[in-house]
Amino acid sequence: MGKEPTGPREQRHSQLLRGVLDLCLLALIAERPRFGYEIVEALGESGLELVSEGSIYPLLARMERNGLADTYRAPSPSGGAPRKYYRPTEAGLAELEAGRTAWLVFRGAVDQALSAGTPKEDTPEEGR
Amino acid sequence: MGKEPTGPREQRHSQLLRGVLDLCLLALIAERPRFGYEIVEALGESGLELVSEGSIYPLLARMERNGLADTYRAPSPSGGAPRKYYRPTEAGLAELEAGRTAWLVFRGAVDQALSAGTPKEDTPEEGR
DNA sequence: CAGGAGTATCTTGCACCGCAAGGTAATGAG
DNA sequence: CTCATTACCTTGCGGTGCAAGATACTCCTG
Repeated sequence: MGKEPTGPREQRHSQLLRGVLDLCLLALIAERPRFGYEIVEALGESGLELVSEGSIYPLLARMERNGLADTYRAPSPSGGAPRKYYRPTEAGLAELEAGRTAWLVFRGAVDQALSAGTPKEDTPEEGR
Repeated sequence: MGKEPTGPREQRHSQLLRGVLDLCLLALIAERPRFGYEIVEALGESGLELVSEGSIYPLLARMERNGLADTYRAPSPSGGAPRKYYRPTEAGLAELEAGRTAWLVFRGAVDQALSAGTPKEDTPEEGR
């Protein structure tokens, strides 16, 4: 077994996350205040299982530094280090809204680009 | 004249393209052989207008180096430098297929993650 | 008390890649 | 020749996901 430091498959996943991971975090903490450890699990349930702590803690810190989120501490009820809960600021909510729109536009563009060169396709109307 | 080198809005776009741009190129050259200059325009028609030559020429070269695409030269019929046409190899087609699947999975995961914390939404189903 | 396990946060350094900016080359018109 | 157009290529910067490792708090066991 060659020791492959991040194979080519999961590498694509890392690249795909760029530009969207911060929005996912904002959406999650907009639903309700959450702490880092919890967010990793929540992302896993959405299908983003490969996201690890090394990614989100720096990202959360950056969002706080940029005024997109603020935090408060609370003791852990399950025993352990105190939790640091994040919740979006007004600027964070605005960024989330803008980001959602950007994502929808981008998603449509990629879908269309990837539909080029498909072996069997009906190429439906586009004039509507 | 505020010289703003890439504002925050188009910056997100750049990050979003990562992990997907190569697939878009593969899809375009899988449809038919194309040359770089043409690809920029084709991407623009898909809604990815911000993709510039500085992005795709290095990317095309990388794909050729990695055995995902091969090339041939042909003179330009409209007067100008000779064109370099790209077309996918077998490995490139396989990569494209794998990438399309990865994109669909990722797209669904992000959609689900972003649907968290939406202000007003019906949340159609979701297990009762 | 000491030690270990589980929970949770934070930091460092690397590697990847899109892109602005600038350069090269070929062709045809004036 | 010079200019315009078409087309390709290269350099350097900058943002960011992530593996790996360090830190800290709490509870349990002996």
